[in-house]
Amino acid sequence: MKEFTRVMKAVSDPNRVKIVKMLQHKVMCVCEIREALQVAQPTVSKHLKVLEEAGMVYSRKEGVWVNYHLSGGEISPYVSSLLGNLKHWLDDDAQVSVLVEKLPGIRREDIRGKCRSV
Amino acid sequence: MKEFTRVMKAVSDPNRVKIVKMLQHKVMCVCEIREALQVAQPTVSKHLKVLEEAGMVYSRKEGVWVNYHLSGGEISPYVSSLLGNLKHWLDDDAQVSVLVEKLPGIRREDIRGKCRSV
DNA sequence: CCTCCATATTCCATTATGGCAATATATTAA
DNA sequence: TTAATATATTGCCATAATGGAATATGGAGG
Repeated sequence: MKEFTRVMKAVSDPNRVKIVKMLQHKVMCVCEIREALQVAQPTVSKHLKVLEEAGMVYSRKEGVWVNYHLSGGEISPYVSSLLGNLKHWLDDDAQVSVLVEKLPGIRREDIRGKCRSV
Repeated sequence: MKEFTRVMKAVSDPNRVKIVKMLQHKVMCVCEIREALQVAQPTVSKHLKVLEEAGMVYSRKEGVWVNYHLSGGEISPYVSSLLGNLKHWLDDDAQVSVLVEKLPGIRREDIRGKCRSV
């Protein structure tokens, strides 16, 4: 039960859903996600922690950056089903569309030194 | 987006998930749900409102009672998918099992006058 | 060593949530 | 009408969740 509600709660916040939708398009570091969502860096880190604990994303430290990847959903049927559905769900959502269109222009090389600013 | 997160939030509370699982077995009035969950009646009413606004259940006033039914999920793909999965998900959950086993013994006729007690 | 930078963690304020008691509403029965 | 009952609503409290600023951590490069 708790495992189930943890997953459901993870996707019941708009910013976290947006993170999932963005990760469908490319692996992203915290800075890039921060830049896309326009929220403070600790806020992003916290959301990522919730998603990671639910098994929806995983992280890999690579050099200075921590790259976040979409999980394959092997962890639980709840995650698997949700991520499967989210491959198409919300593609037409206004906020998601705007974000996805911004994605190509968001590159970590262009953000250097601005990670802590809002 | 909001429609999606509303549905996800609706099933991110254990008591609401339990209500859904119980309604899979029979239509229930508020009193019966209260008796099964052992919480105060207003608490049940609030949970039911959340589930109803998410489109997961619907209610029918019949005489003194308000009967709550599982939705068919026609309202949205999110509800449809979730309710479909929940037909089998959590069937082996300890808390859900206990509840479902209690169900046959919970009948509105036996609760008369005790609806407001805890 | 020190500095810079990306990220995580801590702390605090604000808001949302879940619970209950008390009350309001509505229906049925007398 | 009044009484009794089922449900909804309100008000309140405790706790959890969200967000940001400040701080800590850890790696890379001088």
